[in-house]
Amino acid sequence: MSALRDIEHNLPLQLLKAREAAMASFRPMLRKHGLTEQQWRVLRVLSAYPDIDATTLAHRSILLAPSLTRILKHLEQTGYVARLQDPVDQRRATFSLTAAGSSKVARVAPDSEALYRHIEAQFGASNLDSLYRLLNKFSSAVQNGSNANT
Amino acid sequence: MSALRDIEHNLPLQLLKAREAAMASFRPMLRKHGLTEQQWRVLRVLSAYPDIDATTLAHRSILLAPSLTRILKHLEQTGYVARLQDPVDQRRATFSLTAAGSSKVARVAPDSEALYRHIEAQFGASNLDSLYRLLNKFSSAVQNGSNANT
DNA sequence: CAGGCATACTTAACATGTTAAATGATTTCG
DNA sequence: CGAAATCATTTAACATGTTAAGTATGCCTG
Repeated sequence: MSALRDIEHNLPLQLLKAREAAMASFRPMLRKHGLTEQQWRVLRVLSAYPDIDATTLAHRSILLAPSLTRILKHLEQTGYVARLQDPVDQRRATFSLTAAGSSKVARVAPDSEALYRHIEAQFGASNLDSLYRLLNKFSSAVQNGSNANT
Repeated sequence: MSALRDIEHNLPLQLLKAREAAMASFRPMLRKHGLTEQQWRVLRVLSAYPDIDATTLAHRSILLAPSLTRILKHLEQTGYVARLQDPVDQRRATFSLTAAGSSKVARVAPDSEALYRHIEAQFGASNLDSLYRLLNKFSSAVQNGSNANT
């Protein structure tokens, strides 16, 4: 019969729900700093991995290329990110934080860490560890077996 | 100093990554049926809970009210969902699947279940159980302590 | 019962998500 | 070498996410 499973066992929905629970506190914090969630993701990734190309950046910040194009345009205009055309491969460009971008990250970081401490206090450090581990295992396990299309 | 944590311990990002890993197979399937992820969420919730008002529907499908307004307008035009104005409270409307809507859900369900079986095979039923449990615990734990703004 | 407040959506405006197609630059190979 | 395939990024078009403000409607209290 293949009846539809209980909605409590809708995995994408439960992942989204957990994410929303976390973002409920992060979004207002970022908003005070004048950043969207995605802009912050990009700044954060560039802070960890300077001078990477757009494809790598998109992969690491879990953004699709068209979204990243728009976000980078915005961040360049704001002055937080600089674009460097690759001299060897003219198709490619690499990106990095400007001084203003680095200092922005430094200003947001303490507020971000405070929210993490809050989450750890509510959920428990050990639970959080288990969750990270399971999520990581899930992402690797499922991505490989993705040949179910046509 | 409050330095920024390792990006592997960015919880919203890891939740998003896991979700994308799952949705990578669901989205093309839904697309074949002419549905977006969110439209399917709404149909799925209405299938489980008929005749609920928009606020409850938004809560259960993890959608914001403005998004739901647009999605419902679309689903009404397509003929999958019917709106019933509440005779007592004129502000409120309740929604339910039409016959076409129910039959659409019935057609999508087997494909959805097949993908779940695939996920279980890759990730393991026991891991999946643990993940559901942790996600559920996380969502409840974090939502309560969300008084950190001003 | 009038004024004020809360409730249930809806609109508006801008940012992002998603798919397909376009544009240019590079590589591959006959 | 040169046409075809590939790659990196962008554009286009439509759907949704997000915040703020608007519109009715209902409730509540003086």
